[in-house]
Amino acid sequence: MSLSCATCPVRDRAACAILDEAERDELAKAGRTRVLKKGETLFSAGMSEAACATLKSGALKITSTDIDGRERILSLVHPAGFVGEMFGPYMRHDVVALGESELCVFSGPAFAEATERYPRLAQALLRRTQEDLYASRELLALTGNASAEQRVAGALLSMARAASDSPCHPAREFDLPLSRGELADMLGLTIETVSRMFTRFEREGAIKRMGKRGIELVDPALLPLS
Amino acid sequence: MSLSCATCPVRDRAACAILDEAERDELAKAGRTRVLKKGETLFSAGMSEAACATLKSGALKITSTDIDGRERILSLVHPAGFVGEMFGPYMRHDVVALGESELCVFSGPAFAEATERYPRLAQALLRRTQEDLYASRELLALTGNASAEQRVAGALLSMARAASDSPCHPAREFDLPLSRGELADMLGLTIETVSRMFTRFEREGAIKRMGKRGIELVDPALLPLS
DNA sequence: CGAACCTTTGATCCATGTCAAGCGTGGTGG
DNA sequence: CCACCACGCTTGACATGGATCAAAGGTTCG
Repeated sequence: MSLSCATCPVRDRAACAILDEAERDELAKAGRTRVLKKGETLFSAGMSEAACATLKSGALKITSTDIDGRERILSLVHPAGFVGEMFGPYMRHDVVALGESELCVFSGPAFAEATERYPRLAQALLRRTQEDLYASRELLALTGNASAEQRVAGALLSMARAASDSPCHPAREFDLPLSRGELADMLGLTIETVSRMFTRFEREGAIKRMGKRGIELVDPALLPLS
Repeated sequence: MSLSCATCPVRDRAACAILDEAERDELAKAGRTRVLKKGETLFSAGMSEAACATLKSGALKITSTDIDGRERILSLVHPAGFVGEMFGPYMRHDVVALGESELCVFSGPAFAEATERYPRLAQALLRRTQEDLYASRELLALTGNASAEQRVAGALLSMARAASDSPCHPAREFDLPLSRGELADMLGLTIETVSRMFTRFEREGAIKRMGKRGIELVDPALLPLS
């Protein structure tokens, strides 16, 4: 199935946005759209065929599973984000939909070829990959030394920022994209500890829980930052 | 000072290796060499001028310091590696020499311009940045759920691999590039815990300590991997 | 209405942090 | 050449934050 870039919701934010219309249509021939339901897997670690994708709507998680079967969330992917492997011979991590998601999927070699044909595309991907690298290092810093309290507080603020349209100010009310268990996997904690921190923050008046996923940031200054 | 690529020790492994001689000489005009002694700082977080560099010899650490002054090592940089910021307006992290190191330094805008002039350079950097991203995620997975024992074991093996010339097999004898304290900062542990793990591994016959930094991998199979 | 699932809360335990001493080595000055 | 000191490493004793185990709400969906 071919792609209809004209109606793409991330038409002017995704990596391919730097291409002009003709180039984009040409690239679109190499890709296909795919819709994932919550919990469905896009790529599995070890898959021997390289592939990559741009996320049009929804959200993904990139995870690895260690020997004892525990899952670790390495990164979240938001709309306009890019995931996958263009060069390597196999996929390094699992990529799973957090909610219903829509993507443009490309084979690795096809997309790698496109970066040769359209140099600006390579540069745009380079920028984006560097951003991913900084995000990964930020998570590393957060989960490195910080206490459970600081980790949960940091994650809350980071998600409030991601949920806000203005990139600087955090949203006051928003829905968590992750369950307690997923949050725990991302922060290297347990479900119980995450839950206790939510309770503590609410008791101290920093936040208010609205249903399972809803959060109202009552007083961000009360959150113990690292 | 202009660069002499002809004698560069990483001439055929660094990002600029994909350029031909004329292109490389042209790029060299925009850069300058710099030598750092152990502990000297290359970039400081917050520096408002973007800059980047290729490491010719030695080793660097990329770190961030949290509010209570504790340092966290986010990544190590080995020869032929690339560090810094090409696009962003400021440096995100500190970069410090672990030992005497030699580099080619470029201003961010100058290098960004080079990626436009030489599309293959952008692609080479993209590959390299993706590798850095995977390394960062690997560290994230290692420090996420694993026990202190598993973290130290993982770090040992990873360094044995980095010290070996053949990329697959770990070196049997090598010197740690990091002090105990730096290892602790990288793994999110304390000096004491790292030291205890070394003692434990040696008692169990997995390794042998040779001086402060030297390690002999006696029986890697005894190391408790995650 | 009931079942499955997620979340919260409580009680207990243990790995790792913290505090405090010793130890070895290398450098410096007398 | 020795005495001393500074620094990084090791080792021990103890404290504690978060994991684990267990059970009781809440919510959602058939």
